[in-house]
Amino acid sequence: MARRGGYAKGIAKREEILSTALDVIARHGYRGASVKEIADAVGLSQAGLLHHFGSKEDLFVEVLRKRDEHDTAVALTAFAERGITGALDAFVGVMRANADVPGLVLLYSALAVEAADPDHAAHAYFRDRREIFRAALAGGIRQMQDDGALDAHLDPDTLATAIHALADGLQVHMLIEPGLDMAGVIQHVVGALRPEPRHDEGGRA
Amino acid sequence: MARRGGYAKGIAKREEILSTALDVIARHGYRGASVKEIADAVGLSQAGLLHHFGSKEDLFVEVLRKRDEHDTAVALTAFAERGITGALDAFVGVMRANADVPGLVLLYSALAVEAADPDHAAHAYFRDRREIFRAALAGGIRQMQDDGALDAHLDPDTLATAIHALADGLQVHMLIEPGLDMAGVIQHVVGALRPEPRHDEGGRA
DNA sequence: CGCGAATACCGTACGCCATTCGGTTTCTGA
DNA sequence: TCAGAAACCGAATGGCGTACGGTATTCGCG
Repeated sequence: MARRGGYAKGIAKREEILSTALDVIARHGYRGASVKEIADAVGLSQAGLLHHFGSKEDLFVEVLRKRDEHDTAVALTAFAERGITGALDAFVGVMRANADVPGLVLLYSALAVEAADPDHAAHAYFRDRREIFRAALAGGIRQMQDDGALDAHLDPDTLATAIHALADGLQVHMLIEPGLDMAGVIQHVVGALRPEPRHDEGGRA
Repeated sequence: MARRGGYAKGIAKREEILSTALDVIARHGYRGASVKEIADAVGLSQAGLLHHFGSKEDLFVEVLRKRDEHDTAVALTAFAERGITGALDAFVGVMRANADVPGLVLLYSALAVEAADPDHAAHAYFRDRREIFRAALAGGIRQMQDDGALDAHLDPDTLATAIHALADGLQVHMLIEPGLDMAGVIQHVVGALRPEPRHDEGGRA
């Protein structure tokens, strides 16, 4: 487990480790991002690194958790300022932004799969996150249906599940086809689910 | 590389290894499916196992490749017998069937992510497969649009990309939520993309 | 200011992993 | 039937994540 409390030096080092880990993943791939490699990059021994985060898994989960905090803050602000449509735009915008952070998509996808193991540190993270995200998404869908911005025949829960899965699936595919315009694909599909007058927004693979 | 040629004994052993590997993954998880574990399960030493498949990665890719052969055969037969709608049904049916093979979804998802590394044995497999699958899917979509079974405003390539990503994303999510009805979700979404008279098929998460 | 407990960090060692190598046994078609 | 190919093994190698015991540094509190 990550050590609690912390001197100024430790807190700073922890931050440095979190961002350096992403760099190392981006440069060496997920397989090449060993504890030794990350430790070298921040100028620590392996044991020194593991002092800050109890395990490699914990470190990686922490990277995602921190990114989540930032992302949800962005989405909530957009919702407060521009309502549900703003939140949807923010969601797509966040995806677009995260896609440009090298290593992040790779880390997210890798952990999402490893988290299948109930003993994995990321298991609880993904389970909880999935539930929260889907509930929020389903709520937004319902609201858009009330506003007439989305086909009323659709089941909000099923559609929320689908959109979340679509987003995660696109990230996996992006690993093999880096040019993939994830946000564009999502916009195209969501745009197709409007009730009558189809907007026809772009987005090619 | 997998040894070529082969005596009867070797061919039989190879088949046994392929199916046993899935069992071990199902029982011990992807992490627990070490070469030693699989070798023990088939009654071989680690070196003995690696004699049949040059590496662990090669072995796993072979499992997927074999499953693909079966699946595409099913889809092609359905297409020949019942046209494009039959092929779509077959696709959903194959997903449903594979979801019931313990270990298969796990192996597929894990390799899909590992394949991000260009040096990984599965990289070429997923790259090629992705291209073939999307082209076939886009062709089917175009045909369904001509038949009036699908909204004509949709871009076939983008939609094909989306459906493929949706299918893969659902598999990842299924690892954490085993009860997830992947096929149902896909049917619901595709059903929603019909032109005018919405069918409203079920499918809850 | 200075003391001592908490924190930061390191060297070493352990067990597991995939893979390699050189060797022995078993198979089979010519 | 017999040579060469294939099947298989034991042991060794290098890399991995991590546990442990120890030392050096930090900094709130008296």
